[in-house]
Amino acid sequence: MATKIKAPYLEKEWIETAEKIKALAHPIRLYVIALLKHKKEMNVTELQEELQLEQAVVSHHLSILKSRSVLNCRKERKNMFYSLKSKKFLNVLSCIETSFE
Amino acid sequence: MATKIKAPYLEKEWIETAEKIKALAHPIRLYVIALLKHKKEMNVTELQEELQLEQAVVSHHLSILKSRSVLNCRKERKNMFYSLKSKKFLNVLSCIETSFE
DNA sequence: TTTACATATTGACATATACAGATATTTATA
DNA sequence: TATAAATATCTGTATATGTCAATATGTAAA
Repeated sequence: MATKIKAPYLEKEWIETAEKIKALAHPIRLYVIALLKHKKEMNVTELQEELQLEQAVVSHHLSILKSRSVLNCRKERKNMFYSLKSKKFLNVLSCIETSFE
Repeated sequence: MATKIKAPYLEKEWIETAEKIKALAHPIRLYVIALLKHKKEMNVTELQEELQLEQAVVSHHLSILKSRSVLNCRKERKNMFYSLKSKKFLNVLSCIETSFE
């Protein structure tokens, strides 16, 4: 996913920040974040039903969100429960919205 | 750039928000935004020198930022001057950073 | 231990995006 | 008008990303 740029001087800072932003740059992932605003945690099946998407698609996006430190997860019996790592991500969304007004 | 998803119910809201976020999801574009924090406006050549990238690449990213309403531009003689449409975009960047801490 | 359930992973394919080179456009100046 | 400078656009190609289908893994229950 990392962007390759022919600009060695380009500060790592921006490359890393861009990677973080990319984690949020997908409607399904945004929707997941929004769902987790109301329910503290949800398992894959619950999310799948809410999103009406194939299990593999949901799982794929959850793994991206988890690997980018947006979500936490814990396993309970057969289920994997996902939750927001920080409520600050909700701020990001509203911050984005107001910036583009 | 728009994402096609097989989920008609998926609210437009998230698709549009994702598009906005994608506008920011590139290190070069972030760097441009950061540069424009300090200098109110810069022309393409100035940005090109600062970024040390090919003119076409810079121009390409500027056009994306402009089309997504992140930047304004005004033409003065031969030069096209770009500036931040809103200082709020700087908040977005810091907001992202603190969210991922 | 077999079966069903919940989730993750893999691989093929399609699409989106980025980049580089060439060319076009616009404007100023000789 | 011819030329140079500044910027934009186009085109081919490489890479990244998303989707889907199939399969694998892990866990619980019969």
